[in-house]
Amino acid sequence: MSSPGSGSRRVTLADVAAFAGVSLATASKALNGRGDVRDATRERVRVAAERLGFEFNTLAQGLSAGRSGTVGMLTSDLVGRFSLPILMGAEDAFGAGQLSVFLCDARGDSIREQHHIRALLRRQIDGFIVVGNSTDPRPPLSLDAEVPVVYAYAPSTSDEDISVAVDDVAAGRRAVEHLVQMGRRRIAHIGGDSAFAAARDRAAGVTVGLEEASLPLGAGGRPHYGSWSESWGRTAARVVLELDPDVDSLVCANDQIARGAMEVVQQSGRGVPDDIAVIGFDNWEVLTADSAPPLTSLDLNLEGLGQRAAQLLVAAIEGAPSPGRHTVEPRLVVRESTGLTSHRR
Amino acid sequence: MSSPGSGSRRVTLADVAAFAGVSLATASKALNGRGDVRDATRERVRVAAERLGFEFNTLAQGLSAGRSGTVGMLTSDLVGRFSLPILMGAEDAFGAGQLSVFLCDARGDSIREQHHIRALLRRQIDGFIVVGNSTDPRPPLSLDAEVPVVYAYAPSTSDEDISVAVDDVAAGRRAVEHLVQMGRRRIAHIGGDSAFAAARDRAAGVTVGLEEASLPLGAGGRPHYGSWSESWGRTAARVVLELDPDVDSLVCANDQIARGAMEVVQQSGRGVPDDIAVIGFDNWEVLTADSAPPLTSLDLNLEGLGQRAAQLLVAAIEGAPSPGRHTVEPRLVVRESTGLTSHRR
DNA sequence: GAAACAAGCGAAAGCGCTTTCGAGAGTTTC
DNA sequence: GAAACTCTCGAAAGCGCTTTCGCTTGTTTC
Repeated sequence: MSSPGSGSRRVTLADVAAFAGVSLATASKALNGRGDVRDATRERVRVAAERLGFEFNTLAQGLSAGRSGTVGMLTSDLVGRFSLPILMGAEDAFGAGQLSVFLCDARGDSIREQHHIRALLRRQIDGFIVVGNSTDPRPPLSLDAEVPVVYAYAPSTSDEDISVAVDDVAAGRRAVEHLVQMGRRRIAHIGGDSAFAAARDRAAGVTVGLEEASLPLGAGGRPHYGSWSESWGRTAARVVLELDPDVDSLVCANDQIARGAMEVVQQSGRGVPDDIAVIGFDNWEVLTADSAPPLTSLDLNLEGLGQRAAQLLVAAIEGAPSPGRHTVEPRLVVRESTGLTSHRR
Repeated sequence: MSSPGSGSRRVTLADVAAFAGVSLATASKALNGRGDVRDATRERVRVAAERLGFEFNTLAQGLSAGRSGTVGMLTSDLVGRFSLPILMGAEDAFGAGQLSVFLCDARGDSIREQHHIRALLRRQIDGFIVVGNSTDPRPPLSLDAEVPVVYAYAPSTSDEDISVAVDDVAAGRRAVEHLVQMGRRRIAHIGGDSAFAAARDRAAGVTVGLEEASLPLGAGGRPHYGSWSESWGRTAARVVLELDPDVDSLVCANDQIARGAMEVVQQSGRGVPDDIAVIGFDNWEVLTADSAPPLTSLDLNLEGLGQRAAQLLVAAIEGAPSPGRHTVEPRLVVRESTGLTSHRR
């Protein structure tokens, strides 16, 4: 199927050089746009390469250059929620495929993690992106080698490391802001598992938002922490409605909780959003896009996080690291669950 | 942080050889367990390697061996549903990290796909796993190079290729079998988008199951095709209940549809599973595990698919390809939505 | 004790590419 | 017309590892 010489081994630079009637060195320089090569010669080499269907062998280039042009992405993403968006963001940032990504799933097992790390180091990867599975800071990787690492989603506990995190506080604040804008005044917060920073941060953001609007927090004046599940959303919604029957909106710490809460609100005879607006976090499409009504949610911008992580990693690889914790801005995705009351049928 | 000589360049096999007082060749053979090396010598080299913290440079090994020990996984998994389980399965099968996986997301864009393919080929990958985003057969990759390819999830349209697919028919059949076992007799089927093979296959399986039990298909005797969404589940459930108020179970073509259907069933005053049992497909935990009630679902066994794909790819790489379409067995995951009526409170 | 073997080891030639450095050839300068 | 440059290009030395093949030893065999 390939060009002349098909059926045999791959075309090497030496073949191209021979075909173009130049030396290996010149061929290399010509194709890489480096060194002094007369334009005519360069062109001749280019044509030869084209004609023979030549492609560089990245392995060989890597060996010689001392860098492989690959990075390792280490995840523990059991639910498949974070890694792919982040990977996609990273791919974007790595651009025209200069860098390829080894994706490894450690499944929350540190033995497996170590194992993958060593395998990747043997592969001479130029850097690591470590994707945590919660926003809680994690201890840094212990590497013997000098390879730049960027921590994504879960920041490193050390400030000397490079981390990119979501901004849960901003997201919480933004959720309230939106509800207030939509005319809601009696806002309650159903939190996630308070053992997680995400739950506390989102609640903190809600508090900030309410303070800015000079509003009290509904349903007892405190967040109702529980777990990250739909069933907690149901339970908590019952509690909240009991505690504060006039509540007009619920900020739920994730989409699952929001789904559960919405269900109970509706079962109680109240309309969403007519009587109560509901907002979630994560913008997990499968939960938000097609519920009845579709759920407004704060997208924590994982793709953006992936891009940022990739940029920071590239910078670090090139010797210009930016240590510290970076964040990406959440995006509000408005759907009907927080629609204007007046707009509802 | 590393062993002696820290702060400088990486330890090479030459260092180990020198330290152990043997030649490069011997060191290589010793550490690789190849060739004739006296036990004592082998041990001495081993100790030297350990002492110096030596790790092989896989790039160099690959260059010399002509294979890189990497495979490319090409996906278009926009929702993050397939790729990760498959990747995990593949990692398992690739075992002790002999093979590492480049994961690339083409985002359904064939330009990007081509781009990734070329980048991966330049990286000398030993094989491809192509993960489709539907179960519909897809045209084979057009490669110039002789690299084995395994098509996962979406099989190749060509029988000469190696494909691994889920078994939607078996799953449909199994769903009915389960319902029948639970004493259900009046079974309706809410299908997905009939433009997809998955929808048709699952429906076909349902038909087979019903035939085996000598039962008719409820709600008009035909599957109700629509789309893969929750909202279709709601719409269809209304239709089905209208058409056949005495239906005692719904086989829904995926978990989203099942969620939507369950919602409507409950709103109609019927209990799940007391009055109507509901079963979904895909076993997408976030939808099934924590709904009210939790949803029984057919897990199509994507991890198993990934494993199988990896095994087939390894076999093909080693020169023993098994062309044709292989399948993995679905697994029934029973939850409360199909519980025994008598067991329900 | 010589002949015939076997076992253990190393020199050297790759794998495919990059890069340094010097040699020719062609220009410019005075 | 020689000196001093400037361009182009190529020989060769790596990058780190594998593998072939032959040379030393040491061991058997009769």
